[in-house]
Amino acid sequence: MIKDYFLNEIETAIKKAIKDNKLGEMKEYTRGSLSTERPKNADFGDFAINVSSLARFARIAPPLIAKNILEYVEKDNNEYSVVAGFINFKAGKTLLSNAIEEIFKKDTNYGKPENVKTEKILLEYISANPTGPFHIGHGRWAAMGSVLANLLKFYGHEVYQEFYINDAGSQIQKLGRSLAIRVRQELGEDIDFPTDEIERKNFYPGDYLIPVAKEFIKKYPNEKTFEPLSDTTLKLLCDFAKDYEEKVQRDLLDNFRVHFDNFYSELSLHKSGKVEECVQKLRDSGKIYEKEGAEWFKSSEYGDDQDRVIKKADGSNTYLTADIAYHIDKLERGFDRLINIWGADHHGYVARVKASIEALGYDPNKLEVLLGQLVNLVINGNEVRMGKRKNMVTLEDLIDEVGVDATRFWMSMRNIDTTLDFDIELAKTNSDENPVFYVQYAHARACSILRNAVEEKLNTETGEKTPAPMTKAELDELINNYKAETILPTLDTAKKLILKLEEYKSMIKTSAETRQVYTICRYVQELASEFHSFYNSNRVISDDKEMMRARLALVIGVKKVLRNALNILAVNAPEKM
RNA sequence: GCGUUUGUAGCUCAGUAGAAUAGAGCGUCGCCCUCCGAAGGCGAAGGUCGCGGGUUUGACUCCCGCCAAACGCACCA
Repeated sequence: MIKDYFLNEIETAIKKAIKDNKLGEMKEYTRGSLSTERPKNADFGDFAINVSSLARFARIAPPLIAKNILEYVEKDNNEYSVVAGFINFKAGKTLLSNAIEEIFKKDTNYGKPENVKTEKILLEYISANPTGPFHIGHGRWAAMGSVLANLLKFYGHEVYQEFYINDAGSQIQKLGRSLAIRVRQELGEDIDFPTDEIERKNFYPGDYLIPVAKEFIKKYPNEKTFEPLSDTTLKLLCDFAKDYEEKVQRDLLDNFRVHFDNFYSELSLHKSGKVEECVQKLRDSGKIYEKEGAEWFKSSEYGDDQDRVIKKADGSNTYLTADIAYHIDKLERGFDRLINIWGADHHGYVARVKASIEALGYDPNKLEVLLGQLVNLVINGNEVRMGKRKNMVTLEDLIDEVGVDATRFWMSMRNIDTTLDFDIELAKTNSDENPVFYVQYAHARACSILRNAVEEKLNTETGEKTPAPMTKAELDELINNYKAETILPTLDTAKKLILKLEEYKSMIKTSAETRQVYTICRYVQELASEFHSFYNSNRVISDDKEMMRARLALVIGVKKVLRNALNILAVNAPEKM
C-alpha cells in the first residue's frame, strides 16, 4: 500500500537520522509510533505524517525534525515537502503505475490482505423464531451478516455461518395454538383470536397462518380433534407450522443471497443433553444457588450486573440456559472466534453469556457481539415505526418492492451503531439520488466504454461505417499482458482516480478488522464518483492510441474493483442497465 | 433510577490512531451534451460538531456533568 510505503520510508529515514545524531536528544524510535493521514487540503499531498509528537523526545522544533528526517529519505520519483511539523508526500509515477498493474495481476484477489493473522470464525446472525415471516429488522442482520461473511472470507478467515433456530420455547406452542384457530376457521367454524389484549399475546394473529391452515387440512383431512385440543394434535400443529415457516424463511434467505452453512436447532441441543450437561457443570463448580424455588447462576461474579435464573421454579429452563449450552457447543467445535450479530434490544444478554463462558472455563474474549440498532421504514418522508403488530412490513414485501440489490445495499450502508432509515421511495428511484443505482451505473458505464472500444460505428446519416477504435485482440492483449507503464500518459489527469483504486486495499483491511461493512458501501460510492468525474473530463476513446490504452486501462481497473466490491456485498454489477 | 447506543449543513450520514481551512450524498440555486450512457459532471450557498466544564502545545475526537432520542433493565424468547 502506498501509505505504508511512505510510512516505511520515513521510519527508515528516522533510524538513519538518529544514528547520525540529527534528531537532537532522540536516541531510539520504535516503528508504529507515527502514522499516515490524509491531508485535508489535497494541495499538501496525497498523504502526510505529522512528526510533532517526536518533539518531546528530540527537544527540537517539529519543522526542523521534519527537515532533518527528509534528508535521509530515498525520494525516487515521489515528492516530499515539509510544512510545519508535517512531512507531505505525493506519490510518483512508479507507485501509481504499479498500483494499477496490481489490479490486473491480482484481479479477483486484488485487495486481499497479505501476512495477516487468520482465524476460524463462527458467525451467527438472524437466529429468528420459526414462528412467522421475517420482518425488516431481520433484513438488516441478514444483509450485514452475509456481507460480513463474504468480507471475512475474502480477508482470509475461515468462516462458518450459522443460524440458531429457537424451536424449543413456548413460542412454538403459541404458534401451534394459533394454527389451530386458523384451521378451525378454514373448517367453517365461527371462531377468532381473543380480543383481550393480554390473552391475544398468547397467539400469532397475523394472516400468514391462513395458507398454512389450508395446507394442514390437505395433509391431515381427518384431523378434527381441536376442541379440546389434544396433545398429539397440538404437536402435529406445532411441527407442521414450524416446518412450514422454516421453509418460508429459508427460501427467502436463498432469494436474498444469504447462505448459511448450518441451521442449529435449539431443540437438538436439549435432546442431546448438552443443556443439562452445562447446568450440571455449573452446579458442580458451585456457580449455582437456590432461591425462591429456582436455581440461579452467579453471573454477577463475572461482570454481569445481577445473577440470572437458569432453572425456573417449575423445573424448566430459561432461554439463557440453552443459549449458554449453545455457545459452549460452538467453542467445543473448535472455533477461534465467535461473532454474533444481535439486535440492540438484546444487549443485556451480552454480559450474562460472557459470564457463563468464563464460568465454564473458556475465554470470554473469543465472543464478539455486534449489536445493531434497529430499522425505521420511511415512506413518503414519514417514519413508520416497526411496531410488533401494527404496520408490520415483512422483509419479503420490502424485497418485492425495491429488489434484492437495493435492499442488500441499503441494509448494509450504515454504521451498525446507528438506527437505519430505510427510505423505500429513494431505494426505488433510478437516479443519482439512489446510491445503489449510482454505483451500478458507473459499472455499466465502464462496460459500455469497453464495448465501444472494439465496436465499429455506424453513421446513421451517411450509412458509413467507421472501423472500431481497436480490435478485440488488442483489448485482450492490454488486459492479459498488462504493463505498468501503460497508464503513464494519463497519470496527471487521473491521479485521484488511481489513488482511490489503490485505497481499496486499505479499505478492505480496516473494514474486515473493524467488522464495519458499511465502509464498503461508502467506498464504492466514492469510487463511482471519481470515475464519473474522470469520465466527464477525459475522453477515453480517441485517435491517440497510447492515451486511449492508458485510459482504457483505468476503465478496466474501475470495472474490476467495482465488481470485486459488489461481489462482497452480493449486489449485481450489471453490464447494461 | 441504572445500563447500552446515538446527537456534526434543511434532510440522510462520514470523520481511521487527538493535529494544517469540518467532509460527502440528497435538497436549493447557477452552469456543462454536433463527441465513449446527462441514469452523468462542474460550481455556489449552507455548520457556535447537543450544552457546559476539564486534560492537552492542540479536542468533533479523550475525561466529567447536564439535556434530548432509541433500546434494554423477566423464573419471555
